[in-house]
Amino acid sequence: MTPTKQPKVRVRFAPSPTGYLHIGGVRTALFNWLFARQHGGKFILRVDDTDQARNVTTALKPIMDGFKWLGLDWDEGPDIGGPHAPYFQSKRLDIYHSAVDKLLKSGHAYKDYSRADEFAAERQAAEKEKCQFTYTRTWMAESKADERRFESDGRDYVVRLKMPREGKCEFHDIIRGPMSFEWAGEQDHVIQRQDGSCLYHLTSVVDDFEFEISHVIRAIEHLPNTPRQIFIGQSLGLDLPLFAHLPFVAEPGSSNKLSKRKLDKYLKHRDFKVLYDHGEKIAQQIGFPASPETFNPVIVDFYREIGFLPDAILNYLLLLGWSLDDRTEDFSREAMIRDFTLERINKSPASFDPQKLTAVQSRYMWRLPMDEKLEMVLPFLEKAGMLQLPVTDETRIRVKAVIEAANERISFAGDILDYQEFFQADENISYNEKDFHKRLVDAHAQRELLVKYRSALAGVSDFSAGNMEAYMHAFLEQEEVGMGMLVHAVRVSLTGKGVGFGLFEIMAILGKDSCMNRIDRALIAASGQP
RNA sequence: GGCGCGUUCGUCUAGUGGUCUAGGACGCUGGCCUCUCACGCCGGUAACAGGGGUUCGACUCCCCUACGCGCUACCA
Repeated sequence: MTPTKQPKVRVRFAPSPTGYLHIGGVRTALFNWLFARQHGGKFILRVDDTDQARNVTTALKPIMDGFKWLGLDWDEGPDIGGPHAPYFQSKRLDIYHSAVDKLLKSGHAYKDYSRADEFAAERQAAEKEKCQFTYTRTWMAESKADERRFESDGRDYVVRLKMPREGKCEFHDIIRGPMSFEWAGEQDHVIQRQDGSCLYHLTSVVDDFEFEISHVIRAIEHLPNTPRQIFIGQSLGLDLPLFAHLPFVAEPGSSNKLSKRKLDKYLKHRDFKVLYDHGEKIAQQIGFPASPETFNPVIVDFYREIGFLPDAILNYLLLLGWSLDDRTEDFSREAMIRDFTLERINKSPASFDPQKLTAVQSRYMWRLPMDEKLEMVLPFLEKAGMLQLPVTDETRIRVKAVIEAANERISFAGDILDYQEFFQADENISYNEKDFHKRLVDAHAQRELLVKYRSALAGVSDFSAGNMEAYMHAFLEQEEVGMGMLVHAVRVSLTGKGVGFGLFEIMAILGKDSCMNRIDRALIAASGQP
């Protein structure tokens, strides 16, 4: 069986409403979305909520918000509807029931009146003998009479598939090539529960047909499910979609599937912890509750909260299991839509690498135009309470100057909070204890030089970076000392820190008054120390 | 247990029988630049899971083994 050219591409992503958007799910959705966009097809969002129980609306919102933020837009779905609405499986019960009836009538399914313990006993017996379990179909009702007999016995039924027990199921997987499974290895799967509700395999096949899905692009764990779904489809006389099974996204440094539940374990992985800590630091400063339930690098919200760029995440995820060639790494949205192919998706699992994600994000951030950077960064300063609202042109200019000076030091928008000293009053600057001692308290000669420099500075009015640099060089030349004697003491005085961007840019941004105030204050604080 | 899928540097990958003494990227690392940090530049480190075939020749094809993962639910 070879894939035929489909005139219209319709793909779907079918999340169950779990309350969060998993990064692995995003990749699956991305591949679907790219495929649809490339072929001018439709990307459909369908909510797989057949096991319901929870509040679907609440649990769905973070997922849709996540996709919206990432810019993965859908053409049909729960909120916007479409020609095949509703897009909630829980609201399509009638359709599933008529499919079940059809299967029952055609003899591809049967009512099974076994009690749970009876069925389980058979299975356990098979397991004990270490052989493949095949249901005896002892409680299969083959006629109305059987049904009445079982029911008078007080039994209730589930509907099971009457799977073939010989021959093979063969199909083509776009990524993996020809597939072949023995029908005998399949179970008589339940498609309708005792309470009348239907199960995934049935609903999925029925909806894929109803929605006219042309390509099912989904995670590899569904590959072994495919034969039973093909059986359902064929029994119903439906046109089958083409299949493409994606490798899963693995944990950093392991081949286990990435899971939200194991945050504690991941935090023991160095690279993962570095990312988490970085994010947590930002979250704390903006007062975002950093609980692993809502704030965790496996969940998309994490990245949004700390100031990632959606395009960077998509670019990284694209490369997780797919490549164009041996060197192209940069893909704009347009480029990925143009170049993506299912055929070049890898077969083996790819593990999630926080360091590489960070590297991609940094690159995207650095080359972002200033105005966009400004808009990204402002909310962080606001949330951290560093700005007076409304934001004036004057503060915008200052923020821009800080962004410009910090340059590649800002990888996530939230990193702007590393430069709070530019948005604080002079008397509120706190000193990094170690640097303060090293550069001021314990450095007597340097401190004396700073006093001199401070007095000299009082006579200077041009505090532009260029002039500050020229002036300091002239001063040092006169004093006949090297730059190292002064620069560090000035930096710690002005920012409280031993590291940061260029000193002369710092001085220019702060301006004369602040510089003088801060040096005075540092000098007093340092001399008061033992 | 059965069935299925997978296995190239630490990680993401290129590679479809000779161009592979295996290429790129992230990481790590030596040096340069330098007021610190970062950036940048130059260099380095490091891989075809193992064993059998097929072939003049195998990372590439076949088989076996090992390992990993998945399915085998009235989960999706």
